[in-house]
Amino acid sequence: MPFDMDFVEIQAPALFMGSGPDAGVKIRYARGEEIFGEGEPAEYVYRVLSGAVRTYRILRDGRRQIDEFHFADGFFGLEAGTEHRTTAEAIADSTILVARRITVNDLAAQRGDVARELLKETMDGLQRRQDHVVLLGRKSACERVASLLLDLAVRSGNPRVLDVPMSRQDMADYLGLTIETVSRTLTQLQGDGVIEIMTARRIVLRNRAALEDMVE
Amino acid sequence: MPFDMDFVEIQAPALFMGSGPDAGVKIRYARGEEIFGEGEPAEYVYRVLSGAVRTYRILRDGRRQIDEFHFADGFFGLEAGTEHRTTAEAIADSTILVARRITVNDLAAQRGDVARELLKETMDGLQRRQDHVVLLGRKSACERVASLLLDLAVRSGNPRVLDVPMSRQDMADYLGLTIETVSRTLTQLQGDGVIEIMTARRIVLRNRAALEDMVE
DNA sequence: CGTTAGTTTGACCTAATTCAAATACTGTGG
DNA sequence: CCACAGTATTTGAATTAGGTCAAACTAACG
Repeated sequence: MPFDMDFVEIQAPALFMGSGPDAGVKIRYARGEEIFGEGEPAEYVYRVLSGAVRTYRILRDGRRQIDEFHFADGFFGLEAGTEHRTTAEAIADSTILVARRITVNDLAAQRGDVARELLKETMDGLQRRQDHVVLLGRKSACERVASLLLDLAVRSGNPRVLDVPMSRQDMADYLGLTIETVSRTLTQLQGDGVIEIMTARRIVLRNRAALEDMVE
Repeated sequence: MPFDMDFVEIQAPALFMGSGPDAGVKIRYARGEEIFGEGEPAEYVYRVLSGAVRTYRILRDGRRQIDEFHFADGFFGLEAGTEHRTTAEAIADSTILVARRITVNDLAAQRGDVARELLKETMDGLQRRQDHVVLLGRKSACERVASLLLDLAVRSGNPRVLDVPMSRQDMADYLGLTIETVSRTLTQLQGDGVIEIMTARRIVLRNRAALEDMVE
């Protein structure tokens, strides 16, 4: 389905993992659209060009845990095994660079710089999961929400006015909380003058230092 | 301190990341001994030969989150940046193979198989953190404890009688729980006939199927 | 065989969840 | 441009899983 040619725009001008010869295809996904599903063969690897993506796992009874949010330049879908272990969906309309896994593998085998970039990318992902583990294992609801807000800020160039691309449910499922707790926590942070909720998807960081004091 | 020569036993006969020329030194650490600390320069990478290691982070107020337990063959201490982001301590008396990070880097640059093994190892680590994230974000205390027991079983060749190398506090700090909750949960699992606690460090898995039903 | 650290158990408490309802947004078609 | 429908978010009240504090028990080690 991702390779329905209606969606293909142009051959990517850049090497998937860096600069060099072509090695990917741009595909557009609409808000909510699935990019790959858990259990599917992991034939392709992906990089966000624009938009936002969530990768998540679902437990038998429907509990969802979002593994990661991916924004511009974010790399996802590379697996150790042959199957995807998460489902990936576009959070907003997105353009994604898609490359055959084999192509990337071959390229890495031939070129040291590609292999190194692949390792770097994977290690960065590992680090982010380590931070996520600390957040989920040992932080309070307030600390979790503050961490996410700061992370979103950092990853979008530290604007004072934050564009929140995901829903409260997405935030909750990333933070290991319920939607109600996320909402209440944001309301409370606003009450404390730390943030200002313009709309649900637009939040002003009024007191960044206070947020930073909360995250650890 | 890790390179106090009193501790050095022999030159490792095997390549750090696989088979090949020498690239490591065996070092013994006593139970509780620190291998490296958070914030220290990450000059070396490590592989468990025997024993067990915990890597963890501490928040300002002392909350501890164990990132990972490392058993025989387990690889740890490789960082994306220049500093260790966790502290590593021996859980039991352990023998650790230690190699200069630069050596491993150089080796990976020269040899595709080493680069590939390094990537594989890192991707496996990433996968384990993803599982950990799901556990911490969305599983109940009982499911968490069951998951850990099964993980320990799998990682030690699926014996029916499990040797638990870590303390209840270690379990709690890995599972995002308190020591009391871990203890109560184990007692309850025993009451349900799923496990039998011989001693705190020796647990019989009486009904593996029941445990497996709990983990997801 | 006593000391001490680690573990278990008990009673109570609280942060976060659940269930329920009100409110506010967003996009669509008239 | 406005009204409406449907969805997302916020708020409220009651509940609970897991935490906290405290004490009893157990086992490992010198």
